Amino acid sequence: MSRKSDRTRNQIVQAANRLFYRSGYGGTSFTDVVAAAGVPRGNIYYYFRTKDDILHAAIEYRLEVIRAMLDEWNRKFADPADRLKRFLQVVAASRHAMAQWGCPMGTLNTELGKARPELRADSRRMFDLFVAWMTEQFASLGQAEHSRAHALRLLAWAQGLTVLCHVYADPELLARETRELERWIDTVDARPR
Amino acid sequence: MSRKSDRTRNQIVQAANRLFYRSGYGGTSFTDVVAAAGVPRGNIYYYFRTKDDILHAAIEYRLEVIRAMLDEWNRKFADPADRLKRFLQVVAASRHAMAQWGCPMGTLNTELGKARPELRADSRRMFDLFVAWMTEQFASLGQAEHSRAHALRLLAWAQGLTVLCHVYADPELLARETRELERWIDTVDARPR
DNA sequence: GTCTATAATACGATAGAC
DNA sequence: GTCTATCGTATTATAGAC
Repeated sequence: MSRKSDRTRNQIVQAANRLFYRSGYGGTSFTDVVAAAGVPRGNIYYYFRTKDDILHAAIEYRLEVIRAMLDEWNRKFADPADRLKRFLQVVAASRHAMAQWGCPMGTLNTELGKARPELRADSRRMFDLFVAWMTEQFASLGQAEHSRAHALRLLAWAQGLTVLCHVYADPELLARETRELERWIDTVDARPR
Repeated sequence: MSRKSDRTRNQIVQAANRLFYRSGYGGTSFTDVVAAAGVPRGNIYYYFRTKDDILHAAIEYRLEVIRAMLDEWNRKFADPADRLKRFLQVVAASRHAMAQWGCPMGTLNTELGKARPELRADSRRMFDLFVAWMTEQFASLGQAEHSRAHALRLLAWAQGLTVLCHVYADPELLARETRELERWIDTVDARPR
């Protein structure tokens, strides 16, 4: 595959990913994707055989972004409590997008769960990355036994806040409540001082 | 409007409501609705001029169901803490549906937020009912100042748990974590003993 | 009020010229 | 690899007979 091929393909995937987030998978047509990517109408079939293939590629792209982000946090912060707080701060930083379109992971899973149940396993992998990473951090906080339960709880809290932030189109709700969750991280910290 | 008219209309609304929940608004066609309601194909336009009109009627129907439910809890339980726990128990009781299709309110709002932003205000009214009712209960618990914040927090928690319950198709996650939330209700109870 | 036939449109996907 | 023309299908919605 040539270099130009690669670039065109990436343009399609990133345009599709952005549109899937803002308009939903079902709400995004091929016409929308090619218009946003700046490639000719029928040409998209050279790169992807079906619309589902584009969705799969978009999810793979998201997974790469998430992995890179978690790696960066691991490198940047030695303290697991700081790492978890970083997660909350990044959620809060994207509050305006959340208020308008909801959480990229949560809303995709919600849509696929109804429209295309067989594709849900694919979108679930994004959650798996966060659950695994958070479980490690809580284990390091001395919560070995409940590390996974704490991970699911933190992720559920964040998801619920984005849902209400979306429902009420209120970005500040997310900023306010994630600060509350940062305090919760400290109360869970069971390391000897 | 005749009695038969009324009954046919109700059949359409209830069939549509059920399908909108399970397949989504965009994933439900007129053909699906008339087949489920048992009314003839073109006849549906006698009752509803557009698909959006059916959605509106379905939301009105849900609002009635929610109002009746909250009224029943108010009548049945004198203690506001018992009322809030009842809410959590009902959420847990519907865990199998939640694991398969998510929360009826949250998933509808998520879909409309992307596909039909102008209709979101209509679906938000379901959340308004719960927020108002929970705010009253927390106020009665002696949390006058933070009653609304507590209401939003409890609703967000419940929403987040249903999202993860849906993502992992795990009904028991919801049962386990709502029990945890019942304990939280007690810690928030600030009434003099 | 009931029901059928069909219009009008948008969609995903294909064929094939260049 | 690029691009156009178009097929087949599904959709919402309408016209009009009964």
